[in-house]
Amino acid sequence: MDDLAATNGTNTANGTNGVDGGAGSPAESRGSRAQPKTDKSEQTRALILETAMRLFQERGYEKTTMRAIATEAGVSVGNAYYYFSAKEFLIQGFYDRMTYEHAADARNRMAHTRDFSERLEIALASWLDTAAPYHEFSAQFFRTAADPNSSLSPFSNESHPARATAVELFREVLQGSELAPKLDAELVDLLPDVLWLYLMIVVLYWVFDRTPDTERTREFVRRSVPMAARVINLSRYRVFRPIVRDAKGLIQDFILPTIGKTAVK
Amino acid sequence: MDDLAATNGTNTANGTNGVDGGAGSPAESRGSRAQPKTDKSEQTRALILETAMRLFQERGYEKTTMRAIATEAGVSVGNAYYYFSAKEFLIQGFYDRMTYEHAADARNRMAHTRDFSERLEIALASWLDTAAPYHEFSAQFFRTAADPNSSLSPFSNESHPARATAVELFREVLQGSELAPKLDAELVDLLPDVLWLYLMIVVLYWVFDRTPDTERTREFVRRSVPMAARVINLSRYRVFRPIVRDAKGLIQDFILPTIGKTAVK
DNA sequence: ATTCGCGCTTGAACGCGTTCAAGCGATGAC
DNA sequence: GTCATCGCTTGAACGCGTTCAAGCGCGAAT
Repeated sequence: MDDLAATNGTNTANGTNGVDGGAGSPAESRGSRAQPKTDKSEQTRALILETAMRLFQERGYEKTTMRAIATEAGVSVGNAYYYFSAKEFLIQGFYDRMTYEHAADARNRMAHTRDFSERLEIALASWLDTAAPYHEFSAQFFRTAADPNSSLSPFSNESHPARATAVELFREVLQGSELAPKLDAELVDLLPDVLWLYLMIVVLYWVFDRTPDTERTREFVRRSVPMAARVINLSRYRVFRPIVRDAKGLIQDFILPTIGKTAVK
Repeated sequence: MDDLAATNGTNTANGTNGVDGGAGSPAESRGSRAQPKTDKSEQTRALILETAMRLFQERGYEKTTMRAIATEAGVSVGNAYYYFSAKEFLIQGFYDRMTYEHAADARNRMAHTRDFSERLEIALASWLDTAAPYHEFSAQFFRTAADPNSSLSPFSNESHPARATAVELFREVLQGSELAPKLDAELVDLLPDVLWLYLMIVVLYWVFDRTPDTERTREFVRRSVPMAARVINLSRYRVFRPIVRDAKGLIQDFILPTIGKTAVK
């Protein structure tokens, strides 16, 4: 039912496919067709997506009409809707592509250091760089992403693969640092999700940021990361054990379930 | 009912008068006409807004068409657009009304206690109660609110009056508690805005909450408020002076400017 | 009394996202 | 060869938000 793998596969010949499974949880899957049955089908789908993404970047989301996409791709409007059940699902292409590019770029750039604070800042700055070309119409993107009913919401089930990729990156941010071994194991397990939430906040800030080159957001990251790192570091001291315990409970009971991790463990 | 005209009158700040055709001023001004010139005008405006809000609640936002609003109100579609330049601006009525009702209800309910944690929890719970009738279509509301370009965004200039009201409420939450005198004066000055942001996070959680009566959000408030209170309380100890100083700087430099308070002080 | 100006009002028309009944073409069965 | 099946394709049509040129009505000016 789900097409995330397919969507991912269309861009950048990567290998993250194979997640289709078919065991659909929600009866109503949104977004597009199920399994493609032919090669031609997949080609058409990719053509439409590529065309849409190009036009989005050229003209912006709202000014790009479905008719224009269809015409430019040389297909009919109805055909576009055969593959993407709504215009907004064409955005998923950006979402997936960005997630992938970000993870790759961040891994690359933080490889040289084991300092947690530095690694975290690199991971966030890398996102800003990766997303920069899309800042122009990020507003529209964000708008639909903010809809809890939309599968484009970063919290939705449909976004799970991309979210998992991002969380995994932050796990590496932490695990690759000299801080990780010094921390409570349980905390190390929880932190990646919290750091992902941190990224979501940065994204929120970025979307609203009107300064040139989103310089304000970059500065926000530079200033807030060391503080975050220091707070995390403080958790090592015995005095904070009670408050850390409460914080962990809060995360486990109210944050993780929201982003698709069952509270039961 | 009567507060509607009042709430809309609140924005009669200044220069954005003159018909929208005025100068090519920065972007779109407000969502509606400037100064009403006649009594009848104001009546028609109120009628349309009331009708819209009633239909929104009866059928939901998307299922309520502008034509239906106009018909039900006994005016033409064009007339509705004369007063509200887009459908989304009709939502502002909710926004304003809720802000007002929330502040009143919260003040009332927290009057009996001076315990900071309790007062804060009441303020947040009060919001959940006030907003409960609108949870159904809050998704749509939130969607447009998330658009940085929209004047409906809680961070926008146009939302300043409502935001100021809310921040003022949180100032009272703090000032009316026994905690306030014990805190650094500068912190007392900053905290109301941070608490408002806290409310925004709760709202975010609430929008995505699908549990009956948004019980999960309520539990989230019950659990997180004591922690927040404890963290704030910790700021009193000398050991944390450096980190508190950094936090204050972060707030002043990156949070306040975002919500319309000039960084210059 | 007549005219003028201007707020207010109208509803047809436009553009866009989306739907759907109908058609096409390759593949396989007989 | 004929026919049915089914994945893929079509484009006219629908509903909705929004726009706009045109009109209406009422007080002020003449």
